[in-house]
Amino acid sequence: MRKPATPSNHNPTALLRTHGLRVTPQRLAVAELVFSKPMHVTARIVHEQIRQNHPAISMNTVYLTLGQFEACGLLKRFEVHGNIVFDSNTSPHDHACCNRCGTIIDLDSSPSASSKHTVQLPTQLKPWQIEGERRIWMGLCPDCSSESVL
Amino acid sequence: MRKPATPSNHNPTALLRTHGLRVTPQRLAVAELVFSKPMHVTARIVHEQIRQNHPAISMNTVYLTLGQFEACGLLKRFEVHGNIVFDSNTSPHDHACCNRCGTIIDLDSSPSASSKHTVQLPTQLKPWQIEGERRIWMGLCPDCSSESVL
DNA sequence: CCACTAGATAGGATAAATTCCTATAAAGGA
DNA sequence: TCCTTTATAGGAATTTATCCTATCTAGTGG
Ligand SMILES: [Mn+2]
Ligand SMILES: [Mn+2]
Ligand SMILES: [Zn+2]
Ligand SMILES: [Zn+2]
Repeated sequence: MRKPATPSNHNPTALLRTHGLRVTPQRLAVAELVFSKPMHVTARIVHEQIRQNHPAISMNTVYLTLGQFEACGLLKRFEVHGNIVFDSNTSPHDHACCNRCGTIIDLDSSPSASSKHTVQLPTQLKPWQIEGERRIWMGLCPDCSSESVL
Repeated sequence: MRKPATPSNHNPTALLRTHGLRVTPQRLAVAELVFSKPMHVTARIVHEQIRQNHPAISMNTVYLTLGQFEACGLLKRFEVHGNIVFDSNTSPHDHACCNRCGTIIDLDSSPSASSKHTVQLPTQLKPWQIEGERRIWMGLCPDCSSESVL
C-alpha cells in the first residue's frame, strides 16, 4: 500500500504546490508553523518565530505570505485590539479575547452552528451581501481574572 | 410650569456638567456633534467636522474627549477594519459593516436581546470574567452590492 | 470682579502596525 | 543550464494612536 496521492495538511510542501505557490524556504517555514496546529498569530509573532531559523526573513515577506495563505482560504483574518490576527482554524467559530494578556481562544460552535447562520441573519441584512460574521467576547481569561483580584 | 431640572441629552452643556467635565468650546463642539443623533464616528471624522468651526482643534483633544465620553459611558468603542469607532448608541446591539464604503449600521436587537446574553454565554467562558461581546457582520451594503454587479 | 489652581489644549515627538517601492535573488519549467 | 516569473529583503512611506510638555483657561473662592 502506497501513500495516498491527496496532499495532506501535514505536508507543507504539497500544500503550497496544491495552491500554486512556489516552495521557498521562507514560505515553507511559515506554513510549517501556522499549519502545525490551530493557532492565532499576528505577523509580528510569525516573524519572531521564523527568525529563529531564518534570521533574515523580513516582515514584508511575512505579511505577503500570510495574505496569500488567506487568499487561498488556508487562513482566516480577523482583528482584535487593532491588530490583524490570522487563524489557522478556518471553520466558522467565535472567539474570546483576554483584554489583559491578549490570549485568544476558539469557542466551540453552538449545537446548530451551520443552521444558526441562515436562521439568525437579521432581517435588515436581507439587501446586504454578507460575506461573514464575527463575534468576539472580550474580558479577562481565568489566569488574568484571578491575578486582578490579588 | 418650569423647565425640568434633569439635564437632557439634547443639552450638551448640562450633559458635560452632569459628568463633571469642564465646559470648553472644543468639548462642547464634540458633544454637540456626537450626541445629536446615534452615529458611528472615528477620531478623524470628528476632527474633520469640528475643524469647520474650530480650525485649531487638535487630534489629541479629539482623542482625549472621545475617550472621556467613553469613560463616562456616553460612548461605546469598538473596532472595524483596524480603526477605532465610537458609537453614540450605548445600548447593546450588533453591527453590519460594508467592506467597500465602510458604512456601519445598527442591527435591531433580537427579540430577547437581554436574556440572550446570559443564556447564550458559552460554557467555556464560565471561568472568564466577560466584560462584553461584539458581533459584526461583514459584507457589502445594498449600494455597493449593486455597484459590484455592474 | 479678580486671582488661583486643577484641568484642558495644541503641537510636536514618539510608537507601532501595515503597506508601498525597488533592486536583487531564486524557483521551476523549457 | 537558461530564462521568465515570482519572491524576497530592506527601507521608505503611511496611518493611527499615544505620549510629552509648555501654555492656556474654566470654574471656584475671595
Ligand atoms: Mn480561531
Ligand atoms: Mn451602533
Ligand atoms: Zn489573560
Ligand atoms: Zn457600501
